[in-house]
Amino acid sequence: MMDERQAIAAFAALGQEHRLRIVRALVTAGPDGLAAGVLAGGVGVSGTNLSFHLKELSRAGLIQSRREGRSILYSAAFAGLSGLVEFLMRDCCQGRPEVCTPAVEALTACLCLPGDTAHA
Amino acid sequence: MMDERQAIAAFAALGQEHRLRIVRALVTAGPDGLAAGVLAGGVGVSGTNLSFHLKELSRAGLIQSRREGRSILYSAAFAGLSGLVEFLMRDCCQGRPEVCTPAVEALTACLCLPGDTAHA
DNA sequence: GCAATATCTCAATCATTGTTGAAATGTAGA
DNA sequence: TCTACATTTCAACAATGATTGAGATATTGC
Repeated sequence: MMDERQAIAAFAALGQEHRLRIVRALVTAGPDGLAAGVLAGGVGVSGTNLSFHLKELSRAGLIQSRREGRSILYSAAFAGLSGLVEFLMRDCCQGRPEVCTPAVEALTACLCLPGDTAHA
Repeated sequence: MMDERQAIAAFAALGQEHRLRIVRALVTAGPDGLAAGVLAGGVGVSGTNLSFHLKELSRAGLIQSRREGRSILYSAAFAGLSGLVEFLMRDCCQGRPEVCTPAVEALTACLCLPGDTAHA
C-alpha cells in the first residue's frame, strides 16, 4: 500500500510537462514500452534531459525499464499509477457513496472494467 | 474534459506535502468541507502558508471555497480529482483490458462503485 | 580491438517554488 | 464604532528543480 512519501514523489513527478507526456506516452504504449530515443523524439526533449526525467519517474515508482539490445525500453508501472489513485481517494466517501460518484463515472468511462467490457 | 495544462497544474499541486495533506483532509471531510483555521491546525502550517497553498489548490481546480460567518470553508472538488485520474489513464489499454486490470482492482477496492459493490 | 549507436553521469547555471513575518482586509458582536 | 477573530496579501529570502553541454559507460557488428 502506498505511503505519503511515495505519493508526494509520484504526484510531483507527474506535475511537470515533459514527465507527464512521458508517462502518458508509456501508458498508451502499453506493457511493451518505448525506447528512450523514441521517447525523446516524441516528447521533444534532449537525451540528457530525458534521462533526468526518466530517473525521476523511476524513483517515483511510475515507470520501469529493461535493456533490450543497445536500447533501454521504458514502460508504465500500472500498479504504481493505480496505487496513487487509491491513495488520493482513500476514505473518500466514508459511507456516503454519492460523494465519489462523479469520480467513479469518469473512471468507468475510461477504464476497461473487467466483466463489463461488452458495451464500449 | 481536462486538458494537459490543467492536469500539470493539478499534479504539481498534489506533489507537495502540505497540499497533499490538505486535499486528503478535505476528501475525507466530504462535501461540507473544513474551515481554513481547522485545516491549518490539522496539517501543521502557519495561516499565511496555508493561504498560499489553498490558493494554489484552488487555481488547480482541486478545491473550492465558500464563506460561512467569519470562516471560509474549503472542500474537495471531486469532479476535478476524477478528471485528473481520467486524464492520466486515458487510452490506457487500447483494447487490451489486461493492461489496466491492476489499476481497476485498486480502484474497486477503494471506491464505492455503484451497482457493483457486492463482490469485494 | 575499433568504430558507431544509445544512454547516462556530472557540474554549472537559471528559473521556479515554499516559507516567513508584518501589515491589510473582511466579518461578527458589544 | 470599537475590539476581537479569521483569513489574505505583500515583499524578501532560502531551497529546490529544470536545463544544458561535455564527457563517460554500455552494447553491437566489423
